[in-house]
Amino acid sequence: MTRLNARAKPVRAPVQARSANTVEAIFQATVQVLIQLGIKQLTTTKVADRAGVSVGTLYQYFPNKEALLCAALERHLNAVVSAVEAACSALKGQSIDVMSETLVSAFMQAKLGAPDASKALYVVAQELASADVVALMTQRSQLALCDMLATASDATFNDLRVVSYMLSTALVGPVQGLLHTEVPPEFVQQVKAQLVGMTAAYLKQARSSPLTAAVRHARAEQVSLPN
Amino acid sequence: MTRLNARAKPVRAPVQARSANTVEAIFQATVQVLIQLGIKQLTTTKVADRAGVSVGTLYQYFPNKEALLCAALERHLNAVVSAVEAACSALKGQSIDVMSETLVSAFMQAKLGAPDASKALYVVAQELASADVVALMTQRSQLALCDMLATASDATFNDLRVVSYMLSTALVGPVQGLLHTEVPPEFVQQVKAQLVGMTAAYLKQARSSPLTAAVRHARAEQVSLPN
Amino acid sequence: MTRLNARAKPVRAPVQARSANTVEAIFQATVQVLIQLGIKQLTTTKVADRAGVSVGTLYQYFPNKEALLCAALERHLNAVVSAVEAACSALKGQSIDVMSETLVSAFMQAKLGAPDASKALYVVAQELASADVVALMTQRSQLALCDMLATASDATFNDLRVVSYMLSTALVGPVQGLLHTEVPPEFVQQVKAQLVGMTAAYLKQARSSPLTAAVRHARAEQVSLPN
Amino acid sequence: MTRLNARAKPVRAPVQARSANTVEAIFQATVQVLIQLGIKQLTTTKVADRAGVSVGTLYQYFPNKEALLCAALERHLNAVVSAVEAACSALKGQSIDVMSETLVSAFMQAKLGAPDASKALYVVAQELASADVVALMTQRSQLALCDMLATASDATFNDLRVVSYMLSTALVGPVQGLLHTEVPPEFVQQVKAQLVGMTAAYLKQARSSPLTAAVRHARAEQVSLPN
DNA sequence: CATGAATGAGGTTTCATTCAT
DNA sequence: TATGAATGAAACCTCATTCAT
Repeated sequence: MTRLNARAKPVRAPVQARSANTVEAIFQATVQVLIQLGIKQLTTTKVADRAGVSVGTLYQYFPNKEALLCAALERHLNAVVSAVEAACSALKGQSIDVMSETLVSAFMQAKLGAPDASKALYVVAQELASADVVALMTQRSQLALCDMLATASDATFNDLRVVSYMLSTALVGPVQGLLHTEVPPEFVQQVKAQLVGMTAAYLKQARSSPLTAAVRHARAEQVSLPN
Repeated sequence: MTRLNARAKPVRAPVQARSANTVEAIFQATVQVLIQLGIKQLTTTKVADRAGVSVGTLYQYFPNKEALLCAALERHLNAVVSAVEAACSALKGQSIDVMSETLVSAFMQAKLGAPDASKALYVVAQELASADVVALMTQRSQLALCDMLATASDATFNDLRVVSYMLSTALVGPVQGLLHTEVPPEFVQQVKAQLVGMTAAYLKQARSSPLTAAVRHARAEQVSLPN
Repeated sequence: MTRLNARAKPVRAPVQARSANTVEAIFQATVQVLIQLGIKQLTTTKVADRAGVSVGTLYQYFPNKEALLCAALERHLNAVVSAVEAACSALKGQSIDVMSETLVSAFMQAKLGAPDASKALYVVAQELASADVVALMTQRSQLALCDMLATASDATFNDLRVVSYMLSTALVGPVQGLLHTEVPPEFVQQVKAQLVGMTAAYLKQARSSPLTAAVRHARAEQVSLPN
Repeated sequence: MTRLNARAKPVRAPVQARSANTVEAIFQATVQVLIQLGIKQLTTTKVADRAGVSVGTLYQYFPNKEALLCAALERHLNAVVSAVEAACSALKGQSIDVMSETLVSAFMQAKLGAPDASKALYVVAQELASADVVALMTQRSQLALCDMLATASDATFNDLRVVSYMLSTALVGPVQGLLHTEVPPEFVQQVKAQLVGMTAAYLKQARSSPLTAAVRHARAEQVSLPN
């Protein structure tokens, strides 16, 4: 919610070798503190301590707390988005069903691979919602989805923008929801199956030329709508 | 992210009429400050000022800042959830298509009716994610969905819990996404249509006795897949 | 040297009675700390401590350190400038000699009355040189001098602006110099005498038509000096 | 205002040619940073950056920040004082009028030649007021003035110390004042003329035996004033 | 009940200085 | 000698909360 978009990646370029280590340690410490204490109790001092460096060092690489969080978020989002991009790229030319299955798998694996981090950084994403990072990542995801969907072997879409928007936003909720309460593993599997089903079902009904399908559907409507 | 769940509704019961006004003013002020400044810059003093009362007065109705935010969030969520509950209640016995259409309508109207408040309070919800309020509201929504889906005229579901979980979580993302960037009204309409379609498509493929449906579906697949 | 001109008098208006006391205490503490430790070692905490209040209280009346110093400086300068204004006002219609004598007296008394404060705040004035306070005070002094000089009984001046500029700036150095090194009282008296002499001599040679004026002056001297 | 007088010239003697360049670069960088950012924002790192060296190098030539500023100030003051000394030396045996004219010229030229530096370093001088540098420079100026005044062709002075003190302190204000506000060139010329006039007038009235001298002078005035 | 002045712990950030490379 | 990463004390400032009026 911060108004001024954090000047994104102000990570002072590490000239010497040890710098890289330091930056890496700070990143990990940030996520750890975020997980253990939450964003409200995260302080730059705590992060520095956890990273085994002094506050001063932290500030040599990140101009301020917001930039630190922004960079940490970016790193995390980048991992998730990259996974999505990779999946999309590999899925070109496949059918809707294959796409749905693989995409959901990749997405869930990426998010649930480090569930604590995902959970903790989601809050950061909300606070930095107006920041460029989030917008950019969202764009990248939707672009990848567009590119993939355009090549679907069994469908063409009128407005890819809307469809990719739907997909990228609708998948988040169900997966994110799994992070907030202790759920049994089988519930996770059920959700995954439902997500694949939902994705496939949505994409099929969103195809542009649902020719015969549309006709049958229309008839079905006439029958079912007597109210 | 704060660990200690704010003892939920510590709002001293407004015994007098004047008190009711004061509390109301404080609630509105909270949302306004949240919208204008964001959660990071929201202070109890600013809220009190905006509400036209002194900090002391604010603390007479809310034991601490977290309780204030919690109550404000609860109020907002309650409106949305109530709209969903009402819709669900009215939709009992209807078909999947009607349910989808009306449910999405009700949900979007509730969320987009006060977009700024929705956006601002969403961040609060994240920060208080572990708090009871959010969990309770989620439960209420899913319960209402369960009750409604159980009466669908054209479907029965094996695991209503999973389906209602899917619905309640999947709808949020696409609608929330509309709040973060300036989007043209027609995009909102497109998203709504897609959301209706997605909901209906999902529910249809999720019904337990895909008897006739499954058959028709299978045929459709055979026809549509060769391309 | 600070670029952004301190938003001068942001002293939150004291609504209650005790506020006035608090502000007064803070002002005095500021000067005391300034005298004892100098500007480099002056911290808001030290000032608050010395004033017997908490830092928070200090910041309720002054938005930041610069504003505090600015206000303290203004207060001091105002005393000096007011003394000059009063003297100028009382001296209207007098001769150059009388003006010189009285003006220098008033100025020195004002500055040397609280020598430590004068010395300490002079440094502040330098650091805030670009701020409005200093400029305004300078203007007030020169304006008062202009008004006075315009009424001199034994002189008229072509460019009052330049003359008043000269006077107001030239007097400062010799008096300020007395503050920096331990000087014997008789040296102070000598400087005062010299300053009176210099002022009178300067004004006489600066008058526009020293011809007839000089004659009248000479006569006037003979008459007025017997005392 | 710092109590501990910076151990004056701790500038490691630049034994090699390279060193001399480095020190020179650091000096210039100091003044530049001072001009652009002011003393409050001057940091050793910024100075080093500007000088094109590392902080470590800076600290090899100056034991600490104060010594750096002290040395920079000394350098600047030395230029001004040297100009005054040279002028005084060359003016021996001259008349008051010639002395006034030339002295003021030399002083103004020295100060206004690099107005930004003069302005910026003046603040430094204030902060280091108690340091030896400033005192020494002041002494040198006054000594030079004493030596010169003692040889005036048309005057003798009772207390040269007081007179030279007056001159050296009174000239600063009017010239310094020109640095703080944007003034038109003609105002500078006016001030210069007034300063010459003031100096001459002061010195004349400060002569010990103004008896015969005054008479001669009066005559000269009558002759020279017809314009 | 309302007020708002006071509190002070604690968070963010800076920067002079050091020292291993 | 030069470098620049690292240090950490200390400064500035905020704000949730209390309590005398």
